[in-house]
Amino acid sequence: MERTIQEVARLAGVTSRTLRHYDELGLVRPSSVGAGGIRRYDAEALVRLQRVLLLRELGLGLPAIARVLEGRADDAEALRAHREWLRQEQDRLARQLASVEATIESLERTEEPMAEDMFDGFDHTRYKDEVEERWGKDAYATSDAWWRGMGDDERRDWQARSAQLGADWIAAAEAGIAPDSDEAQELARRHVEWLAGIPGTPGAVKEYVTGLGELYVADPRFAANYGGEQGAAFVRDALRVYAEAHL
Amino acid sequence: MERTIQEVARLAGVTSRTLRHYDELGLVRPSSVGAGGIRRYDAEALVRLQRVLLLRELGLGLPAIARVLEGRADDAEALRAHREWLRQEQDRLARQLASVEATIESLERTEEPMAEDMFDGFDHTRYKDEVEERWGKDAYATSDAWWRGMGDDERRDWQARSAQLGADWIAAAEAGIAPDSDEAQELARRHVEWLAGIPGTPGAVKEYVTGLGELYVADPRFAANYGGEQGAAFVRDALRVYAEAHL
DNA sequence: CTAGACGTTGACGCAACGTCAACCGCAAGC
DNA sequence: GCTTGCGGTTGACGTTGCGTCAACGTCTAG
Repeated sequence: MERTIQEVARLAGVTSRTLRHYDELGLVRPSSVGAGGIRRYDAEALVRLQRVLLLRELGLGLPAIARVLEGRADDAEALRAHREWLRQEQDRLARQLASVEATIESLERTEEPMAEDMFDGFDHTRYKDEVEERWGKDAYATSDAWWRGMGDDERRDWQARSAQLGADWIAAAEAGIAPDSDEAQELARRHVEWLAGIPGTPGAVKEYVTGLGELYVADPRFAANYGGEQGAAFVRDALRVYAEAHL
Repeated sequence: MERTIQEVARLAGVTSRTLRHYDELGLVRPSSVGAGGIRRYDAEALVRLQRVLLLRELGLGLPAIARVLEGRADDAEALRAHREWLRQEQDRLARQLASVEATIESLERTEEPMAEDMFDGFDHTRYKDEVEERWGKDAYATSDAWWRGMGDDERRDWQARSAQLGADWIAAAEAGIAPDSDEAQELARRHVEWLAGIPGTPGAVKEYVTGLGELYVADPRFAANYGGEQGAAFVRDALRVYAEAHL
């Protein structure tokens, strides 16, 4: 009562290629092999295949399945571990989806008031006078030229990225995490990276970064970008820790 | 004002390997290349890198990012498509998680009453007399020996799979889908596969499968397994359609 | 005897890099 | 002048689970 590889494939709803793959991995071996290497499967092999497919449908990896089949792992245990996996993946996806939606909205929102809000989210280029006073006329001119040289898409992406950075800062501040926590420091790193992408800025220079942090707190126009004075203070603290450690 | 590959990597929070990879793909090329192929990146390249990282954080694939950067695709459009992706993935994960949890519960529940419920979910081997009468003494003996020859783990997996098949049938019947729909036919395929894994059964034989369907409806003991008479009727209809088409 | 259906064993491809391996260039210390 | 060490380079393989050729054997029906 043995079946050919095609019969088994049809029954199990997989391709013969998959069965050969499982044979190769030792997951499901044919009960016997005939002339020319022809594989034949009996009912026992089918049951083994069903165990594999059950676990595979649940999302377990083939190595994990192999461990269960070899008796080197408990199936309930493997599934509990896998459940954790799934939950974390679910969280990750939820966060990513929220980010994507925020970004789409941000992209669509900034389409119209392009002229007015051109410098929105720019920090130091947003206010020409302040910039010139603090970093020199040259810096402002460089940044401005760079900005004007951008295409529309680039500009929109840049704004989306800036908006997202601000949103992430606010979220982190509201979550009540510490400015020296890994999460906040990762945000600081992104902030510095973001600054470094603006020509005319000193970039990743310790004094510039820490000074900017103070500016955020002192000036409500900047602070608004980072969730008010509270949020701006959080940004300042995180940036200071980061600058001390890495710049 | 150009930076080395390591500086850029540190600023952007990626490895230099990633930057070389992006160069190779044409995603982010260095602004200039010095002696010995040394890559140097200017602010413009950094901005381009930031666009890539923004989209990558949102989960877009590198080819999709490339299309956006080349202006061959709209970024908002790409993100909307990606949002659909994410939603479907979320659904898939939710379903898988529910399945895993049901299976874990099933595995844990059947641990104790192993002796009594040994034949639970077995359909035709559950009731010795009926089986012998319908399919002959030989069939019962074969199935019984096969079952007794199983290890505990295999038995539990088998039961979990059986229970899940029943649960999926009930869910499908309650969802109100048609017996000849793709979804129901896939269940029928699984059912036949499941039957084929039991030695002593005729297996994937048209008359056996359709006859079994009638039995499910006629006998409340079986019907209970498939959500009562209503559910059993659904199973019967789906099995009949499948048998006609494929057996 | 041959065509055709089905079987076999490699081997490449995919996504996004991580991780060697083997080599080169440059600066500092002996 | 030579070694050591850091940082740069270009391949090339490994990862997950098969899909998809390619090239070739085997079995059966006409």
